[in-house]
Amino acid sequence: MSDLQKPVRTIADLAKIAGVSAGTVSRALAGNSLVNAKTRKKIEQLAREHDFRPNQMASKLRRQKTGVIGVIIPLGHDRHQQISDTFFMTLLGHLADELTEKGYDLMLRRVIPQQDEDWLDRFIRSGMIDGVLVIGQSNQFDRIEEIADGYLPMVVWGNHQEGQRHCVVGADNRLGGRMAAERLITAGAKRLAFLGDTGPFEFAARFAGARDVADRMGVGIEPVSVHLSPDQTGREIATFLAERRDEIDGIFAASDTIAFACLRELQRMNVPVPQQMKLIGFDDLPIAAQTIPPLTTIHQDISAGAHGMVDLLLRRLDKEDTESLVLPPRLVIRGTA
Amino acid sequence: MSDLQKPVRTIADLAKIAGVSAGTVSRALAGNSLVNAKTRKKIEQLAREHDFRPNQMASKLRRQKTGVIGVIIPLGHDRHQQISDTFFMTLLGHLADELTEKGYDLMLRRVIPQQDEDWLDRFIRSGMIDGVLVIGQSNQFDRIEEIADGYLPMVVWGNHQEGQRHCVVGADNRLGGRMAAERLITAGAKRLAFLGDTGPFEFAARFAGARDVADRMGVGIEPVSVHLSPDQTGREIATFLAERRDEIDGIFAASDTIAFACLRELQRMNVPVPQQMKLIGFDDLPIAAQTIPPLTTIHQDISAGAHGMVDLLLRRLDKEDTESLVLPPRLVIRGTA
DNA sequence: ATGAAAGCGCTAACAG
DNA sequence: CTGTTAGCGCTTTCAT
Repeated sequence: MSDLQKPVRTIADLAKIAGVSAGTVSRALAGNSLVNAKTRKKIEQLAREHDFRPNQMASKLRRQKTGVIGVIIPLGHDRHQQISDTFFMTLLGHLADELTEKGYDLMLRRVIPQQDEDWLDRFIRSGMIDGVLVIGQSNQFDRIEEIADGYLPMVVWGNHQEGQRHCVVGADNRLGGRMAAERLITAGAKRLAFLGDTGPFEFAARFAGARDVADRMGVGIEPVSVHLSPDQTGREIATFLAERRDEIDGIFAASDTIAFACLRELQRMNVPVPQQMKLIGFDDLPIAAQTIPPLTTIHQDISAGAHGMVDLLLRRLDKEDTESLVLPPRLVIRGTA
Repeated sequence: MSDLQKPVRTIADLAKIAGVSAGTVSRALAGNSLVNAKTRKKIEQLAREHDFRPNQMASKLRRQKTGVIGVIIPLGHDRHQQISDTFFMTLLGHLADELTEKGYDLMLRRVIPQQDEDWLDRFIRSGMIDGVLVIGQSNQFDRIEEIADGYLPMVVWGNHQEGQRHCVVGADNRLGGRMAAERLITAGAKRLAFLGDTGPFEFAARFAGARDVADRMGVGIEPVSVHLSPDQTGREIATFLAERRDEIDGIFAASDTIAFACLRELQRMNVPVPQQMKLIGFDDLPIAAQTIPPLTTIHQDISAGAHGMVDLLLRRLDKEDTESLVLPPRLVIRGTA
């Protein structure tokens, strides 16, 4: 009942009151089978009574292993939004689930590569994490490639390029881009715009895929740079539409988030969708089914992606040099194209 | 160019090649003004050349300070969804932004209190974090209260109860609940249902607020338990509506996420909204403006909430015993009620 | 089965 | 301004 003894903060404290050595306590608490069952019971009991928690920092330092996986989000092109980007946050949620299940903790870091050249190396070599998941290549493809040469336990969410060296998980963006353009054209569009910054590799691949198809079909398509910060997006799209909406009749938005903003602006301008303007997104966020009209888009399986990333990372922690995982995108036809 | 020397892994290695002591290197790298500018330059230069990164684990252990804030999400009532819950994930995104800005790293942990009584204490006393942010009280109010008595640097997102001891940030849920019911009734509803589990305190308060008003206005309201896992939600709502939709004409959904699912089911059943059924949500997620019809809901300022949580936590790290922060909710009238 | 001892890599108090 | 010294709290040989 009374708790006036000085608190038991270290393994040494506990050892003293248990009448054994620190080594034995450490072994007992680690479930080491070498220690006598009776003394182990006693130590466990004492630990509970005194509400003892071993210091993880010390343990990690000594064992040179942290049980922590770093998750890093590079904000290369768009400084602000993106960590608040629904797609990435949903992916993060699934990653947290998967990692927790495997007994790892997750350390989250947001970085702006422009302000810190060394963002990835610094994190990896901080001694705080056993491996790293990079969410999005942003415009940092080359830096990630460099790191991959000397560091195995890294898996990246992003786009797969022919012959790349880092292990990546992601949808086949180019194929998805083709599907999107095909759909717009099938639905009757003749002059397309791609709404999104083509700096990030994933977006670039989506645009490239769309252009493959547009060129083949003899249809024009042009990229329109759009930023992802919540206030900018709407304004930029509005400006674009105000100036050019008569020149196009089909829009491929680089992500659902952009598509939502675009849809809102189109409604504000009373442009009927899909009659006068076809629109297609990318991601298939849960709410894509609930806009007015519901959004036609390219589906990515986020949950499968998260599962794949963690699976590959764990194998890499076991020194296996795994291949990349490219997931098939899927066209979901709803009401906007 | 050539890099065949053995790598410089520790401060001692660097000290040797710099011809100074480890202590000096440590001070130089920490920017300690006591060290000679010239020797500091030299050490920094050498560190760069040899690509040296100090081991954070060792530093943290020695300094008894980690520079890491723990963010923990208790999944008390609904095991699966919730970390993938849009509201919490958005809050998390903002927290990451705020913490990064203040120079802290963020350690994310998802726990299921039923499986681990000790979830909060274990995290706090792991030695890995300087303070903790709890996202959602779930059904763990009492445990959080206990911890608060002996641990200052903790701030919780959730509901404020009269006389509680832990520092909480969140909307005034009861007031929000009142606003919601008032709106439904003003819009003409006479028999209400509350869609959501009343176990979590935030939801309970929303329901209580709604009941305050319903009782005062002589209108019936009953809670309908709904789980938050993505597949369950839809089915449970469908079942409820199939059996009881004739008995009610106004639905207060405990969160926008539930409201979206509800709206979808209503559409599937061809129940006209808002003519035959009024619907109101809670949160005002960005896409609430984009459903068919756009969702009437109670707005919570997530960004202000995140800012408040971090601000309070930092003050608590400075030993200040801060008050809770209750944010005003705001009714946003759109198309569903 | 347990104890003693030697660090993991870094920082900070204390001298000079 | 810099070197020396003594740990932070834990794990793991190496003995016994």
